[in-house]
Amino acid sequence: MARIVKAPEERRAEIVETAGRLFRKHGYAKCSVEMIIREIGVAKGTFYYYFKSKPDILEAIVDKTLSQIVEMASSVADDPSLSAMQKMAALLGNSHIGDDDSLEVAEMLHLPENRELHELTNIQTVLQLSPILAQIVEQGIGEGVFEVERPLETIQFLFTGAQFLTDGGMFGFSEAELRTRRLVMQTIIEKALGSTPGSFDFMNPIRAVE
Amino acid sequence: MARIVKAPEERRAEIVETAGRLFRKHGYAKCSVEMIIREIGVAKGTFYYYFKSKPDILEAIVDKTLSQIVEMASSVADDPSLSAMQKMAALLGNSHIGDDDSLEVAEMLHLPENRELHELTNIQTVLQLSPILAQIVEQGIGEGVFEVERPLETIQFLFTGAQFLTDGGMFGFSEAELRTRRLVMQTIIEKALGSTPGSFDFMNPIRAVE
Amino acid sequence: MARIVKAPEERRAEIVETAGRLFRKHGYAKCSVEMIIREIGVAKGTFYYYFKSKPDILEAIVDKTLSQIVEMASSVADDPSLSAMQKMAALLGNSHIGDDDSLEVAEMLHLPENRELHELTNIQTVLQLSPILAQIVEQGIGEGVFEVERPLETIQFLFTGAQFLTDGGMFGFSEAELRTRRLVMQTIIEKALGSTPGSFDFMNPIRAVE
Amino acid sequence: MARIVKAPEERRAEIVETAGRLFRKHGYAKCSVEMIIREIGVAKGTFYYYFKSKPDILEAIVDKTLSQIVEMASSVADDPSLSAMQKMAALLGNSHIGDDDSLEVAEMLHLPENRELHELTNIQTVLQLSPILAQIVEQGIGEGVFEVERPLETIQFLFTGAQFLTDGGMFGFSEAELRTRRLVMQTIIEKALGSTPGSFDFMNPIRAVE
DNA sequence: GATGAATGAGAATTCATTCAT
DNA sequence: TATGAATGAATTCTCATTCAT
Repeated sequence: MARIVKAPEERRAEIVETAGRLFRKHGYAKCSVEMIIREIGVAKGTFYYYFKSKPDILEAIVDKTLSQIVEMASSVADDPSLSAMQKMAALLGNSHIGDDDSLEVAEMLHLPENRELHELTNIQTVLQLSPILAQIVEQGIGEGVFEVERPLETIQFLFTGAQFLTDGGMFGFSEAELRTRRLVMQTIIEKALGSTPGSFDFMNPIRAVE
Repeated sequence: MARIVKAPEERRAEIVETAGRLFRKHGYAKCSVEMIIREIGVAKGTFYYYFKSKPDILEAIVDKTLSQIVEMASSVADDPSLSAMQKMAALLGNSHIGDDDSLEVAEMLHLPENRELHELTNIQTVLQLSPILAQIVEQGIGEGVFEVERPLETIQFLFTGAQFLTDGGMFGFSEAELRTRRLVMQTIIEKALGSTPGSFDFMNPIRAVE
Repeated sequence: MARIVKAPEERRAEIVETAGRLFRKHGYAKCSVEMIIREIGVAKGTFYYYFKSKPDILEAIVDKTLSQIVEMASSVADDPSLSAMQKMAALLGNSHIGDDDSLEVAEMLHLPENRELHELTNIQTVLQLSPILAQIVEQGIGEGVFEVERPLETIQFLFTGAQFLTDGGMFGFSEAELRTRRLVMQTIIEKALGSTPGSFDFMNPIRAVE
Repeated sequence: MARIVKAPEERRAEIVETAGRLFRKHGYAKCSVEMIIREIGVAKGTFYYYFKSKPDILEAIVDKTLSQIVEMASSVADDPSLSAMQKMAALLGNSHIGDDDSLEVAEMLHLPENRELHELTNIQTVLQLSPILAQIVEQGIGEGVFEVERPLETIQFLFTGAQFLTDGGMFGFSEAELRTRRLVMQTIIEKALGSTPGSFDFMNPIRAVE
């Protein structure tokens, strides 16, 4: 095959992107290095030039995904013009607000990922996003819309439940079942954060429309 | 190797038990059939005499674990002499009440299991235990100690959060961190179920002592 | 399972019969001893009580099949009331003459058998049946209907061609192709044995009807 | 083991050649991949780098053998300077005419091959060589040396008989028995093709000498 | 930087056969 | 005679990783 030289950064990014896509589609364990390099059209050696092992690239993918999520969340959390409630809506809502080519946080979190990737990213997402959300909760307490003692741990618990329960098909729920669960989730979140019933309606847009 | 004949059920149970232990210790994928049979001291053929494939025994293990959990929970839930709150305490509390040789539900749920086993049992546990707990909540509503609209879905959400967040090391929390999380969980549960603050103190016995 | 005691002869015959049927259906190599004993409903040990190995029973099956074929052919060949041509028709024709429950020679020879069984029985059939057919040819020479120098070898060659070419699907011929081949076979046989054209019409009954 | 890199075609050919030799010697089923790679001195992975399964290489061997046979036969059949009878002699005769390093067709056909390889190549040989021989027969009809109605089917039948009957030891004939059979085959072929007795004497060179 | 042939340690699974009961 | 649990060598195939070019 023709040897195609690329800038190292570009080649590395290409491999991460492709591997990530394939891992999400077929699962980490079922994805051989062979599959990845065939998809890209490079040689085996090239893969091992950039990554010293297969677990190595898994880490790179999780890191990349998370930094994207965190960056987006941070930019919202740090926006001084938004109220706590608006920030919550922006981060947890289901409607597109801005750009088209970038996924929204809520969407990113629900990609039909697989086990290994899933668990790793789910956990890291909870751990890294919780402080950001907790900070918003603190802001909300100041604004008088939330009342809760331990924002970080509370957010962590709620986030974990939400993430794992309604996440990419782990539980095998139907669409209707998922809707009910999201409604209940909203109620629990409102109670746990001590906010007005209905204040998290943005989580269930259809019901809000009804 | 010497041929040691055993009663089929005994041999089968022996294999399930050993495989379960090794899966929990090293993970399903990293545990070869070779490891299992070497541990027991039987031939490979013996393994395949009882289980037709490796996934097959994984299923057997999950089934066994779950039926134990469900059986125990049911016996508590069906006891007419106990109040809803007593049942909750019995199922979610951390103190041993009865027999010594059998694990309590709460303990079973927190075994340091691995991915495959983990996810499978976690999910099934939530799905199968939720109705039983929901039924107790209904009883509690009748007794005036709970107030909640959708017991099943509420329980499912709370259970999922609890299960995944404080479960065998997935999140890598320290003991202190786990304690804080359990405290918060208690508060959220009390709020979500509409019960008196402090009524779920049994979840955090040490704090109760303090 | 209940232990069912049978007369040794009966049990042995039962195993041979069942194994033969399965070998013909799935092939010798693909048929495990397990399959055979499960089909009969006896234990592994029982199989090995009657046959010391798997190849052993293959031989028993071939022997049995062949002795049936040879016996039937002999009874025809030895019938003093039939002419050579009548005997040929009886042995190679495609129409049923007598009993219903026993297969005719021609039919037996074309069972859709598998490789191992196939080759073994084909070869043995050719070797054991050839002398009998050769003897009929000798009779025919005496009766003035055949003219050929070396009946045995001639028969052997013709038989081999017929057996392997039109046999159970080895060549993958369609029904139409098989018909054409049978027509040509008839011509060659007539020429090789020096008999009148059309004298072997019984081999192609449909054409005879046309 | 030392890593010896070779040109892919060379390595592939080496594996096909070695596997072919071993299959012919011990039989396809009794030849493990292990045996093959040990004989060549490469790693297991190397085998599976070139062939995706064991049946895969069987096919490669049969293909290679057949294309050699067909190529040789075609070059003879297409030679405009030869008469039909000369072509027959060239293809079916037992004496070497030309090159030394390549096996003659007749020899190739009689290699002591095993079941699977045997049956597959025998059948394919008959199917692929028949049209070429039939074409020669047509030429012979034009030249007035043959007289036969259905050349293709006739050739197929004769070829099948010859191939299987005198082929590498299937029937276990002695040299003397084989000689007699070849003599008879000659007669039958002459009769079936309607050619002059003795015109196929090249098939039995020793007798011709006698 | 890039290639791709080569490696080889294992993995799961099969199955004819044995033998204690 | 009969049972069926137990054996274990053998087999095919996978795949992360290495390394000569």
